[in-house]
Amino acid sequence: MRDVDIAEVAELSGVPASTLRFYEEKGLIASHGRRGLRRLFDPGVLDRLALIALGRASGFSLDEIARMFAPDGKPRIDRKMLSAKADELDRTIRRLNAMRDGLRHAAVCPAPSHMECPTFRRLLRVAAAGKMETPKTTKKSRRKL
Amino acid sequence: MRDVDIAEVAELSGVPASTLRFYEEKGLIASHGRRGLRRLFDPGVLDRLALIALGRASGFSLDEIARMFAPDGKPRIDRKMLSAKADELDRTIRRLNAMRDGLRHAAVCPAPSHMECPTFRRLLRVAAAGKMETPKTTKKSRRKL
DNA sequence: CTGCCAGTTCAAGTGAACTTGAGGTCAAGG
DNA sequence: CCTTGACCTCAAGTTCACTTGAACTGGCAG
Repeated sequence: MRDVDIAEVAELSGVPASTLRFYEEKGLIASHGRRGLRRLFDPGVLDRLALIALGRASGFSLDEIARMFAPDGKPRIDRKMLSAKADELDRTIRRLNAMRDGLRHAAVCPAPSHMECPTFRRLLRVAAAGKMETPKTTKKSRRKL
Repeated sequence: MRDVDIAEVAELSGVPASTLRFYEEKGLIASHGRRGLRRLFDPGVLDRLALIALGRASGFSLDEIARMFAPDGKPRIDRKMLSAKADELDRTIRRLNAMRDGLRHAAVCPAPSHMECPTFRRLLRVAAAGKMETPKTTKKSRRKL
């Protein structure tokens, strides 16, 4: 199997064809030729897409990810950048942990109103004070909208 | 101090006036009257904003947060919803942990290319397979754009 | 009294990451 | 040969959470 067409890539990767075209336009992936109108990709595009998924999942923007590939196409990942992102992720995780604990508590808190629960109000202060990463919605959940 | 005007609320909460107007339009907060054109808020709006910040930080959308307030204005928070969100947060945290570990490893991995590192490739599979929450950018970092 | 400045409205713009729609093309199957 | 259906392009639309701009208003310092 030398070349895969866009439908196969979509099938194998789970990434919609429209997204693949979009990624190509953005320079994140490259098609290798055409069969008729149909784009043909090198099977390596699947690794590339995995790399992109990893980047997105780690909080990199598509532009940042694009910069992680050398002009020759091979991944040229800046290790310092990875460290920095790991640290950032760490901070996010810590805050989300606090949030989760707070939510968990609020869910079982016996106080008649959440505003009367000291734990809840402490959580509120944390949320209001510390500027936090907003986790935002999932790809999946956004699709539902 | 019975009423606070929008500038004071902005000052005290750190939320820009434009956002306060936007929140009012969305029904997330309510102004109590006017002095001239100027909105006057009840000081309780600060608690409300803290609540909104908490919701956002926990991954709720503004619409979801709006639904957490009864028509009478008092927070009417569904404990089951909180639990569910806490669980969701938990799953997100687990995935982010895996991502962070992977990034951390990739940052120090001695393999000449990341693609040759088994750990990195395992990470890639995780990222490609499990559909993950995308942490996205911070409010702060978005402001910079 | 008057001009300033911080507020006001409403519409439109932003940015990320895609998706959708209209209209077109082409390789292949009947 | 001709239809069909999956792909193509390009532009525009979508969502979320705001921000920005233009045009306007009005309380208050001088």
